[in-house]
Amino acid sequence: MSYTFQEIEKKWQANWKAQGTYRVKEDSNKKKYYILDMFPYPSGAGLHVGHPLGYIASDIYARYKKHQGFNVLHPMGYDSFGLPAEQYAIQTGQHPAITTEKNIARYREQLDKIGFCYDWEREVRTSSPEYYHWTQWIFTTIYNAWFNLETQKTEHIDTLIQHFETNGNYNVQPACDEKWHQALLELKDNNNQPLYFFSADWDGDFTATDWQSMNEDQRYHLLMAFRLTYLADSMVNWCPALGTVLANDEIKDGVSERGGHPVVQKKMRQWSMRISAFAERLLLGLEQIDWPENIKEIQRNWIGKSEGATAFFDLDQHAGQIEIFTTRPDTIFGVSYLTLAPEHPLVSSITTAEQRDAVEQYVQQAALKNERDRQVQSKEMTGVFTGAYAIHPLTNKQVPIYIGDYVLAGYGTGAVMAVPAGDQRDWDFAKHHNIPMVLIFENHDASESACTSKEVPLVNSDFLNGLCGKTAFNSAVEALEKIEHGNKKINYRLRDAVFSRQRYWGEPFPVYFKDGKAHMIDQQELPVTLPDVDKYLPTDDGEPPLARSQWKYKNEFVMEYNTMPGWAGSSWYFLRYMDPNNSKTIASPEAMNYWGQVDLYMGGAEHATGHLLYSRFWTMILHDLGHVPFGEPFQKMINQGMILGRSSLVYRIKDTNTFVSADLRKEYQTQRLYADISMVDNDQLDTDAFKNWLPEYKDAEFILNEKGQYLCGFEVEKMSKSKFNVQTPDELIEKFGADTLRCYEMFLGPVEQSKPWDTKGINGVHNFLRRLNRLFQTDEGQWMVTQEAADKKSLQTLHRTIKKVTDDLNRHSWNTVVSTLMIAVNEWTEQKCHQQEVLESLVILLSPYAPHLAEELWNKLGHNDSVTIAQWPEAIASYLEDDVFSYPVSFNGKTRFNIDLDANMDAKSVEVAVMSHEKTAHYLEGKAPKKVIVVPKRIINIVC
RNA sequence: GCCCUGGUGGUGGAAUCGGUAGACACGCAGGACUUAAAAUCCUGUGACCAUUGCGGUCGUGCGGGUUCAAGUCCCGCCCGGGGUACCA
Repeated sequence: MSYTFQEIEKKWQANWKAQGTYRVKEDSNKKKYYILDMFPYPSGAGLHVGHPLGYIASDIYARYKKHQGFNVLHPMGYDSFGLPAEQYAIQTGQHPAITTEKNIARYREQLDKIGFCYDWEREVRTSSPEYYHWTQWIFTTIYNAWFNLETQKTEHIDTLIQHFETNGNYNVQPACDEKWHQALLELKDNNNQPLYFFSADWDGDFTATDWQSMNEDQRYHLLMAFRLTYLADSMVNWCPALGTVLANDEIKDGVSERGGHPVVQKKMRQWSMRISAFAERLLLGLEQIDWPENIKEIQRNWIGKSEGATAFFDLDQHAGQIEIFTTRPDTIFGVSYLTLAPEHPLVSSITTAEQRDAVEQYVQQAALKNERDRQVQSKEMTGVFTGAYAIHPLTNKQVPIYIGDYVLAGYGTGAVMAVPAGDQRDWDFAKHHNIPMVLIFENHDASESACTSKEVPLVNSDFLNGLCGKTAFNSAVEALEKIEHGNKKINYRLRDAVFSRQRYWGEPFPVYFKDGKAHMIDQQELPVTLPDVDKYLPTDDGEPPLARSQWKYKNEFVMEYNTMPGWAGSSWYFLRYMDPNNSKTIASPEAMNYWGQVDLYMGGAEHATGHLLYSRFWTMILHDLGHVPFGEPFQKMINQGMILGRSSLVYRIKDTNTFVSADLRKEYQTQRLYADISMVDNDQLDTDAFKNWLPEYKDAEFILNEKGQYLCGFEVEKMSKSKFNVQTPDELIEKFGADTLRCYEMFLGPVEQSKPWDTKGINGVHNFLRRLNRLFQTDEGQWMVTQEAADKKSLQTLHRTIKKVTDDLNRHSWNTVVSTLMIAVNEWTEQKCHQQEVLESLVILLSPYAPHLAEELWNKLGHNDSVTIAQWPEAIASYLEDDVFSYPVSFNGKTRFNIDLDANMDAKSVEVAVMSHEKTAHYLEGKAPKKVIVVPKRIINIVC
């Protein structure tokens, strides 16, 4: 029979469903393999051909592992909370749950057509109460946890309370904000009196007695400073257009990643996650996981570890000090001035009367600039002198204090020591403001630029003279430590993550407020489900949409009206797949112990600083607390590239309705317009279809090329409706079948690579499957498979193919497997091979790529069970190599001819054979060979 | 600027350990079958020179180097893609 893919695919998809072929259960007798795709947000647009690329690759790998006897967990679900459904709800009033449900149905329909081996009984949806029950549970668990910096481990908050009870906060290092104690001092009680009994210069130490004498309010706020998720007034990125705050990773180039709206800084009371505590753990963990180097690098940069020192500069004529952070304490003798961020708290108190106007004006200007404006700034270093001076800790000389917006309040201490000779920005600033420089590097006059090398010996630097690098660094820090004006310090760029969103369609917080304090709802009472609201917009007084519900806990206490961010549900979903219906816990310890880490995670690189960081963070917490048996969620990861669209362009001659073929367009003044890619085949436009496409083209005329064709131009760009370049998998499956689509998407090239979608080659892959089918049966339906023993040639083809396919899959080279199978089918076709002995193995090799056709052929070969569980064939070594090897013979590295020799011949005999060959003399041209190199079974090179 | 990637025919790509560069496929050209089309099959296809047959020269972004041998290793550049930044 000819290859009736539509019939075959429908039949086997139904059969798999009926038989539960892809259901998977824990089985301690089998080794496990957990392979995971990043679950999609079910958008209204459905899937285009780019989406399933990673899914197909992982599906193939999952099937391959199953053939090898592994118990394979390969689940799929939906990240179903999110903005688009909510925005649709705002426009139409339709509940986001309905929109989401509809979109999921469409996704499922499309996914099913591709023939994936997902166990759909394990499906998870982050928006279902059964799922977010456990997202809420994790939130309360994190609330009741603190991070012990000494042991680098998460502990239950009770161990910290116990410590406070017995020792106050002596000998304990909980992760917290550096200025936590200052923030507490600002708190007021009901009578507007300071909440705490500590004096204004309290350094944060407290005793057991202090703790014991604290009331409930005092203890609440104190503990809040150490919890891993905490409520605090913090500067957040507020996006007015979206009406919500955004985390740092949700902002790109100073505007919101979604929609590109402006973002401003605003102080708001928000839940945050203390991810900064895990900076070092997150950094170290990268060493143990097999991820693409670029993703690791992105995470390292995001964490932004820098080793340096803090130094304290006493103020001249003022009490107090300015603390600065520097990575170059060795250059401290080159300090010409200090610069504070305009927002630095000391600015107003130290500014002198003469400078006050100028400083206040500058601070105001800086405040008006948003993040983006500050970044786009020209290289010009703006700033103003405060009139105040500090005292250099080592020279005791006066150092002027400036403010400048190139210093950021949010990094380090918001203050820098400026060394124009050693830092280019300081140099620029000094030039601009005519501040004298101190030359501290040997043979460097700083007339052109700063000297940023660490390996230049220091001069004018007292005890550091002649030193450089690490030695100078350490000596400088030692000197500062001796006079108690500084110490070594490691600084991280990573900030805590804001966890509140002013949105409707997200997980509600299991939190209510009583007497102004947040309380977790008891874990036994979860889930707290989303209430209904009349509109999905903020209230008139600016409260989040949930406030419209007038929602109260026990009809009495105000609920938290924010919802959780998109990354909450996706930070732990890989755990839920292991035991998706458990109503007692996130997943049973048995299931988690069995399935363990995700062995292979497949997905896009765009989640490097979001999902992939947050998932690691939550897994670490849950691991430390004993809820999860591993500390890193994803052992290996592969990032699939993006599939871009290939738009087709037509060229209309200016002010006419005449279109000119792309190869002739240079002769005219033309305008580029898009043509729908469905009307274009191999860059040739179907002109009739084009005329019927849009009314404005009804009377279009065409100037054809000499072959009578209208050729289109093309452009590679993102797939989008407006460019008419979207290719859906559905159309291709209709035309060629899912098996062809699967093979073709792999055949396109390495999965990691981004590439344009081009349907040109799909015919070749489709023909390959037809040719393969013809090894089994003629197009007329005659079954050709025989039981005769196969000849050596066919078996050699078979075993070489098994070897290559297996090797390629093991090194995740999905694309070359298709070529290998093509070569094999071409060889067998030539050999007229129809032996069951050979073809049976072929069907198994094919089955990960083209499961429908494989299942059909397997069935016809007389098997009643599914091919998906057939054992992967093994390559027999004796068939892998020929008795003769065709040696390429090269002279001075240039290959001249081949010579067939016994493959097992030793190097010496090979040399003898070659030297006696008639052609050798010809190429030697009478010269004597200087050297003959023989690499057995590879090459012969004669040097002459 | 810094970091990470990548650069191979007309096109997508292959070459896994330094060992015959261009597998496989698309496209193109020619041919067979056919009333015709589709499908199928055969031949050719890196460039240039030579062509009656042999053959020869060049060639993996550019310039050097190491080696019997370099797409692959080393040094210095150029270009594309991604990330990131007044980060002190």
